[in-house]
Amino acid sequence: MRKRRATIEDVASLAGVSIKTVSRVVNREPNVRASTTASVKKAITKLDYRPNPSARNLASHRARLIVLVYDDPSTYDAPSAGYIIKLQEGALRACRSEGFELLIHPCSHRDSGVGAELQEQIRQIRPSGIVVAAPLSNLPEIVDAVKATNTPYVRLSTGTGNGKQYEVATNDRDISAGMTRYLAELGHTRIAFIRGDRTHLAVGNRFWGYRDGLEQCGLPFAEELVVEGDNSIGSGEKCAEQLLQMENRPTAIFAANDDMAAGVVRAAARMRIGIPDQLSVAGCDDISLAQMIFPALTTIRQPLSAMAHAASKALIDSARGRPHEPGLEVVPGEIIIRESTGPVPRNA
Amino acid sequence: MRKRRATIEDVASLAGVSIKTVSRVVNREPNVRASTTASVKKAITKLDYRPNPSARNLASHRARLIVLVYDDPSTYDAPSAGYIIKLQEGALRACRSEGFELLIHPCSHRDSGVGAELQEQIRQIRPSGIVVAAPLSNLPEIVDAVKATNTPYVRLSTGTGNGKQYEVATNDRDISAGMTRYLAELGHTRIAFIRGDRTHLAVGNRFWGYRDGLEQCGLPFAEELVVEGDNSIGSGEKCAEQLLQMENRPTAIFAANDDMAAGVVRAAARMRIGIPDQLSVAGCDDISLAQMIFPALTTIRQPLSAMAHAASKALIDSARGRPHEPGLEVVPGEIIIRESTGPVPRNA
DNA sequence: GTTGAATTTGGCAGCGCTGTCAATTCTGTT
DNA sequence: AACAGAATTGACAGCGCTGCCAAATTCAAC
Repeated sequence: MRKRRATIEDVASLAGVSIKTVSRVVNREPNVRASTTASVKKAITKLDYRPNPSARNLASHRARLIVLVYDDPSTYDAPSAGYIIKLQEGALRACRSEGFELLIHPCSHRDSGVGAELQEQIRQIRPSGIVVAAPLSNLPEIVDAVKATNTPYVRLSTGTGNGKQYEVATNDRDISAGMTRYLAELGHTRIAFIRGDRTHLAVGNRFWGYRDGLEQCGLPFAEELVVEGDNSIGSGEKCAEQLLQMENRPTAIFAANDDMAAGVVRAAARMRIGIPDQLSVAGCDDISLAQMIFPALTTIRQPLSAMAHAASKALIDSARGRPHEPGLEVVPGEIIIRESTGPVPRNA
Repeated sequence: MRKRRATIEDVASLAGVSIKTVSRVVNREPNVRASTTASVKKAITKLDYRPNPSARNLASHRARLIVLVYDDPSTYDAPSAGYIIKLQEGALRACRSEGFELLIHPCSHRDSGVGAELQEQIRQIRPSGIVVAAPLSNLPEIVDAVKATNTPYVRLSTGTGNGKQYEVATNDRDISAGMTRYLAELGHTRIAFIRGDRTHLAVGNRFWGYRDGLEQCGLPFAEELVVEGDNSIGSGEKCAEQLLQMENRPTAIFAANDDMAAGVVRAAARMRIGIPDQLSVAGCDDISLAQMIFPALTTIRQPLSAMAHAASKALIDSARGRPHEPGLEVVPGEIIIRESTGPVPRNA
């Protein structure tokens, strides 16, 4: 019943060429006559031939694999699952279309010795490339371990593209400026900002974008309208209380991430401040919670899938001998307007 | 700098044995003298030898890979990310500890022809085994495609274990009965149930568990206390309204999933019915939202990670020639008591 | 036509390991 | 001590493919 899979030899003899020529066709190598290519392809189709990955890897000394390294969500209370799924989605899309496979590699950077372990495992797998997702992409221990394996890698959202290697990031700063302008266009002049964890680079960039945005609209920057959160819902709630108790309170609050924005929504509900009638709220990240709460959050969608796709594609191209130019590839984010923002209230 | 990786030959000559003996030690095959094993192991350590996976796969005609097939979350509005991450976590744990790799394989069962495509891709990969997660594990198109590849596979939560093959599931029915009993022990006698999508088998089992639980406590089953949802938050909200408008309304509502339970919480808030003072609410699944909403949901945690682990382990064992007994392996769920349940109100 | 270069094809040696089977060494028994 | 049988080890042929290099063919220009 289950007949033996066709091998390269079967194809070669059916097409009347040598196995080497079949190999050339399969690998799209140059210098094969078009007619030859055609007959080989016909034989491949006829026999339903699929190259054996192990044999290719063994002979070519590298596996057609991309490894995606990311912060292990199970080590903390995984609301980041959506983040990871999106990264996986993008990486998988790139891999599948190029005949590569994706190996996922969560790793908990809290453990000591993750670096060594990661290095060891990558050594064993020998992938064609490694995608390192934020926030791991900013941790020296992880990055050094990856570097030590001597495998091509691409870091995502390092926030510090030095231009010496290919990197992928989003335009956090620009798009945050864009969100600020959007709020200003709605008539808001007192736009508050809730900063996040300072060690998180991407989150830091958003603050600069906020300042840029104010400046672009000719709005003054006011120290009093900036408060410091820690990325959590709870901190968003606290920050919001502080801001909303001011006598001349802001009419819009822009939070450096969605969790904190959700906290703002909660605080406003408790204080009976209507959203968006009396207060506009914007977040960043477009986590799934953003559209589940009421009112649904206006936010910035990070192009995670597209970023992971770009990074994986670059690695695959590089494995094929067509490395991408060093430098920062910027994948733009997108402002998602939902229910939590609206025109400035009349009385303000 | 980067010296050639040690091969089995290097180990063999250092240990003074044949490569076959090294192979035996590495693969833990029987009939090797303890002293030989020891010296080979020493050589392996000394040389930091790692078997080349491609070479092993090529020679042994199968890859040390497990494929995890699940419903593609990107096709719908992915709140299921947490579900998938947990499955991945368990499968990964099993694979890593056994020297296998995990390949993830989301597939959108809505597309026509997924079956053929899946089959094709598995054929190419030639994994040692396939774990098929719910709800895909109940779709004939997917299951048939997997079966056609002639690769060992394990289905998760089919709800229909026929005992003819090894399967993994949780004790949905029992644990739902347990939740019902827990509510009864809190003094509730009017416990309502919100059913979910009827085509979802696991969700269906929970209704039977609810009935079992009532019976075990000597509580009557009342048709009027059972309403029909569709697994969504919105439907939970509607069902709750219906239940809470009854003259002799229930004091506890048990929903077949957390989304619907979250809907109940929302409806209760709107109707100014205090939770858990006036109403207890329980859900199923322990989605991340469950602990983010207020009050945090009492729910049933599905042992997703443990189930995926068990399934993967079974496949790995089977690849090693130690197949598990056919039959249903039940991994028990866990009742997580949070804030949304409490004693029956006095006046009720 | 002829020549030299460019293009296209083929031959074949591995890649590092496992499966098969045969050879060797070790048991316990008579 | 001799012998069957079990336990242990080794030899060697691939697994299916790619890399390297040589051979064959085609092409371009004279």
